[in-house]
Amino acid sequence: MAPKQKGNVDIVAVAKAAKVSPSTVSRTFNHPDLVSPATRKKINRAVQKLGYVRNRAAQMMHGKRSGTIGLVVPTINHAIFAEVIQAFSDAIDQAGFTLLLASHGYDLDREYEMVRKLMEHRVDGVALIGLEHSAATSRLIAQQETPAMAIWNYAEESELPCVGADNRLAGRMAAEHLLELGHRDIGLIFPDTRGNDRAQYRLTSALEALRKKGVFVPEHRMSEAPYSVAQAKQAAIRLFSEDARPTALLCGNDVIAQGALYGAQKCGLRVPEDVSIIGIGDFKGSADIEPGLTTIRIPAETIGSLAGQRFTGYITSDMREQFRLCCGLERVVRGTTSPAA
Amino acid sequence: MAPKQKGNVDIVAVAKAAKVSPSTVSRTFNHPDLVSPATRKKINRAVQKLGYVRNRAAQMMHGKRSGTIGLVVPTINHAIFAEVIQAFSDAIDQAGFTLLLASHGYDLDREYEMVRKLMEHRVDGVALIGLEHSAATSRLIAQQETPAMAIWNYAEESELPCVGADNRLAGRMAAEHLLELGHRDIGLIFPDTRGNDRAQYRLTSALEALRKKGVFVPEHRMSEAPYSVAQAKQAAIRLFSEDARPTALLCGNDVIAQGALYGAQKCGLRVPEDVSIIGIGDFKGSADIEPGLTTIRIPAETIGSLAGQRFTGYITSDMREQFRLCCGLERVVRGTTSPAA
DNA sequence: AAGAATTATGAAAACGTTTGCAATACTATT
DNA sequence: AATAGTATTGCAAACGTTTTCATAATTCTT
Repeated sequence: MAPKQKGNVDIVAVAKAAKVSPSTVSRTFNHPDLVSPATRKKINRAVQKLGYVRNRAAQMMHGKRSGTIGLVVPTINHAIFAEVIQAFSDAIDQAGFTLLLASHGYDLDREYEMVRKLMEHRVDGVALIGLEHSAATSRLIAQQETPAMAIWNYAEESELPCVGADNRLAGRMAAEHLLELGHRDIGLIFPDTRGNDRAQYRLTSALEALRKKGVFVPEHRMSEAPYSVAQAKQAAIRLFSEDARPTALLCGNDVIAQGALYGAQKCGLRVPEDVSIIGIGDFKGSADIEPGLTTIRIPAETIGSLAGQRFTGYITSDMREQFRLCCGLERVVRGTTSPAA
Repeated sequence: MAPKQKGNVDIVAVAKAAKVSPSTVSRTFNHPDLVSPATRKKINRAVQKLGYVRNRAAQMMHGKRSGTIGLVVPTINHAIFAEVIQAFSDAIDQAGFTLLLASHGYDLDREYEMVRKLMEHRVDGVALIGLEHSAATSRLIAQQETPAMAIWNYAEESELPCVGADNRLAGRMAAEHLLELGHRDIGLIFPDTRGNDRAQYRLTSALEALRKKGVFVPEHRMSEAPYSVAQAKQAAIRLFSEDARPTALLCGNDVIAQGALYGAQKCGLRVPEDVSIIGIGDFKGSADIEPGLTTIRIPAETIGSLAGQRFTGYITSDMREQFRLCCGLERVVRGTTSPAA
């Protein structure tokens, strides 16, 4: 059945089989209305028979778009980015694009390498996570005139078009929730903020909101944990084993909060009676933990979809107007916070 | 600073700037040893100055590899696939390849579309999750002679080269652990097995292992839940609210098991005293839940890395020998299982 | 110091498409 | 029936590279 071509079936093989010129075959794909129905049928039959698959690389050489969009993330293996990637992928797929994915492990120099790599493949656009990038990356993007956008973070003053949430606000909202409940002795667990503007923004704004209400967080109440339930659990246990433990924990993201919750359970503490815990993100699963995690919801899926739609729109339209979208946050109060004793 | 070329900087622009021929520029990249150090320096300076970025699509037209590998997964937003994707991506990146990623949402027809789409981009190879694919997909792969491989599942009789674990064994091991602990009344929660050979294999082999020991699972002890903590939690609650509840739950994967655990906690059941729960997978986080989840560990990261290494090796070597790798499983006994009362 | 061997470079063809232009074959108008 | 117009098709150049072959510039032999 399979007609096992020896060489590669290209457009001229199809043309030969259909007894027309290569130009006509090309036109059948790109401007079907310029080809008579009869010829089209002949050609389609030949395409079918030979199993021809279009070669986008060759098309690209004529100024056509490559039909690919690059996405560079810190890591794929991360509840929240996985969700964004999925939504973004679906959205651009909808518009006929294919995703080129690369990760850099929170290393901005590697981010540059990845962007470069993607540009060698002539992606039609490159999307990055966050607003903080190396000067080299920005220069490269500007120089190549490749459309670029930032996902996940929103900032009015952003250079790049962006779709995301206001992480400063997120930090503030989390802090304010705890303050409203009367907490004054608050512990913080955050990831390393270097090269991670999301965490950076959340942390400084949370601290600032607390300070504004006269709450100062001493050094020993602050702990650093990477994105890992296990390590957050350890960090929480350390915080809880101090002589006087904090009455509430503000965590940089939901994974950390989840770890903190397990840490509390491990220490025999009741949540929220003995200690309140709040996260940021509202990851899939945060709602289902027992007790349900109180958190500041960042709509990852919405962000990913919206980013994909806007970006493909931006790329395909000829008059490119910048866009900056801020997706709303939501305080989701579940079972891990309660008024301070 | 940025020399703002009006047109695109291509190899001939560089050649002009360095006052050499395009051929020499090309050679500087592909066969540096054939170019005198002095000329090379001149050229590199020009490249630097103009901000030239190689065009892989154009290279590809000369039979060169595209330097991309396609990966088609059911979904990205899934702890276990995210882990595999990350490891696979890192491994192929190491070998100089870039990842083209597509997802199909457990729809084998869409899988075909995605594979086709990737082939239009002339990926150097395409990796699929699982061994079950539509006839159209297999035909397409054979016809295009694109290297292909299967990830995640291992089977001796697999057509495609594969790197994965024996899911039948995983199901059996889970069942046997429960049997060894003396459980006879066992509930099952599994995802829909259509178009999902992993789940299919696990389920049938678990059932078979149970039957071999004279344990039959009645219809009302079997529940279906998609890949979602929330829905698994609901399914578990349904199972637990029967008149006589099972003494143990065997879950198709760790996410389901996690949901089941929360469900038990919600119902006021103590785990493992009142009910034992075992999962399959050992996802990140499974170790840290309280109590730690007993599970059959599938080494996702190892599978992803190994798959990436082997596949790139396979693609770049000229004498391509098939490979089939079976990654070992491990029973990880933590806190959610105990002997039957 | 002349010829041979080696090294470095350039010219041009090739890769698989798209597209502007020209040519041909129709159809409609008078 | 001749003309003008339109619909369809083909020819050939172009896209940005790589590579073969040929040529020019060195270096080595003797």
